[in-house]
Amino acid sequence: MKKLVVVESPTKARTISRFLGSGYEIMASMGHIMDLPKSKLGVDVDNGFRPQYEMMEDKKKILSQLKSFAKESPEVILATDPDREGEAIAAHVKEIIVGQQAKSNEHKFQRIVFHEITKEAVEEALKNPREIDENLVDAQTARRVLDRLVGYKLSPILWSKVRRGLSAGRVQSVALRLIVERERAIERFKKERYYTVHAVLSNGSQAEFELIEIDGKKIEFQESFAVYVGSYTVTKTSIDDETEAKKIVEDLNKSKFAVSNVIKKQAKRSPGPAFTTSTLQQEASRRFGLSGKRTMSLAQKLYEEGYITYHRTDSLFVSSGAVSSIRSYVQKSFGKNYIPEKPKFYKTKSKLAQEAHEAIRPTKIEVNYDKVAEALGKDFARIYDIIWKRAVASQMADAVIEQTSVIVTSANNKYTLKANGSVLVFDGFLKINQQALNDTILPDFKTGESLNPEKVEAREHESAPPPRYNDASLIAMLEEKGIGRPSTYATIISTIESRQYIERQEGRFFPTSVGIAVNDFLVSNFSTIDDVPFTAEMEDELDQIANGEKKWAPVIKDFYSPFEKTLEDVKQAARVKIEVEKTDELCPLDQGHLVVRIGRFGKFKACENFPACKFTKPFVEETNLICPKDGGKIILKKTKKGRKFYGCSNYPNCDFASWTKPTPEHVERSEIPNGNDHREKLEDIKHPKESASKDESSKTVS
DNA sequence: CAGTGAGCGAGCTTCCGCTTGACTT
Repeated sequence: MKKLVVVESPTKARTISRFLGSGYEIMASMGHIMDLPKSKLGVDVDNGFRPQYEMMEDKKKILSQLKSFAKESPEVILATDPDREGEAIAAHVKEIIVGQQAKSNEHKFQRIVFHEITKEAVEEALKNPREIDENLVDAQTARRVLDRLVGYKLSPILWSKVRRGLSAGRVQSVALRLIVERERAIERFKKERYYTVHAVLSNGSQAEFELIEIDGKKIEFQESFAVYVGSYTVTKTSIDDETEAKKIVEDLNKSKFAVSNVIKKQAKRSPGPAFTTSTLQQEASRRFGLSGKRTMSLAQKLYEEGYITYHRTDSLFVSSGAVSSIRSYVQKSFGKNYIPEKPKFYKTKSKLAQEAHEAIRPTKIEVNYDKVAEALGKDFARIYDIIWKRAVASQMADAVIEQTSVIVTSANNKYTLKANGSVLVFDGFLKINQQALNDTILPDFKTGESLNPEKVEAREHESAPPPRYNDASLIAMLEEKGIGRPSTYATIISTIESRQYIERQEGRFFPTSVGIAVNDFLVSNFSTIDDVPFTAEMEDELDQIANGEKKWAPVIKDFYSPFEKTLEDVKQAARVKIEVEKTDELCPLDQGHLVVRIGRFGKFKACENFPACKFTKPFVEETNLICPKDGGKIILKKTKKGRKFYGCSNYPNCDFASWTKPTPEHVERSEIPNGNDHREKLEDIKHPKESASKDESSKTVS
């Protein structure tokens, strides 16, 4: 007669069973168990939006096991995650079990919640059971119904106005909009040329200085302009003319200089918190070029094998037990100086975070890269390694940097130049980051000392447009704006990719002609839904439902009435045209030009005279690589399941195939630099406040 | 390994969020 405990994940079930002993049977629901029907709306719009929940097909087996066990159990303890979705799962589990039993049995249900999976936390939770929070369940119902209404009402309009099989939704359509709007911002952007001036000055010892002021006026300035979400800042200098730049170089070459000021100050650098799903995906994308999907599947395995805590989380919290084991590890390995006096606590900025789990951290701090590499291989080990380093660093001391600025002025007082140096005084958390900061050491210049020019040059730059999104920056933006959840970031991108709305090139997202057509249609007709603030407003209302301040059905009604009206109006609208790209190739049947169209299976070439001429041929994506086996051309191909791989154009005569891009030795032309420089950079996850500084590629004007 | 687009109008596509499997040229 064991008590039944229901959790969501089987790994959690296994862990908890170790804590609770033989009086309990722990079972996993494997996530949601009830949902709206797939093949119809499933919401009774005319009767208070009653949802028609049914058991999920793939959960029936689990549910029958749950039911039969519950029948024998004296008590059912609902220990699903402590958030909106978890509360709904608990309610659904109860509903299904009660369904077959006498109502008098209701009293045997208890709801417990815990925020960390430790023996103490679970035991404490068991001492404080409560009832199911119906308001919280209602908030989940509202969320589910709203998403269903938006998705299942908008998508069919796209089928009739654009093409079959397309989709729209509260989350995916905003993600698409971000990408399309970014492309438009890039199109609008006017590149501007500007110059910086650099001088190597010397009095025996030398350093490179940069011109910062002319006649007491700063030459560097910033220009901001609004983009779809937030603003974009470009840093330029006031020197925008080559003749002017040359004149300055000439002046400086002839001038003498004196040190007018030496400024020293100490700066601290603090570690970032342990990873959340979002920051892990961002870092893996930046460092290794991995997609969110790939990162999550590697993390899933690490989690199942017990190496890391749960990987779908928005929490920065680390259990006190883990904090103290990190601290003693740091003390043992690096010494007392490397642990801060008090443990560091990190708070989530976003109000939208639901904090049902811990941050992502290693479960055993002694387990290192090598151990994981040995057990699971290098792909897993490098993900584990960044998780380990972030978690350990998060509890280490700040780094201390001494920064030195030397200011010099030309003899005629017209020009002011500056050199910056920095020396790492104490490495702190940077100790475990192998890409530590490089010291820039300046000679010991003294105020009043005079210096002579050795080499003066102007460097030409071009202001850079905002970058296209990649996995990292899109996920960062979605998370910041509360669009989507940790369990869905990777699938959001997969969805808009598989609908052919966007295309990946060198890891960056480009909207396709279909994506642009769908986006513009949605924006012009449903801009209130298809916009970033919609989700934030929805979350506010869901909070009010959860607090009991509002009832869920009227909230949905307030949204649905105007939405329904718009839907009716839009049905009158004309079909949407998709732009086609004309090629130079001619149709073998009627000599018409071939155009590139996007169909359900991606791009294909078709005669421009369709429907009169029905000629089509596949679109082959070529690369500039050559096959290492037989020297043929490498082309991008797709598997049955749609996954891309690199293959030889001489297939089947040559069987070369690779999931990853063949190595640079086989590259015919040199690689496009764009988009690769972000990968191996050190440093912490930044928020998506875009800012472009001077272009890194620069050439010299003498 | 075919097939994709338009309309014809059979029957079908589609959402978000929670969780793991099964499977790969």
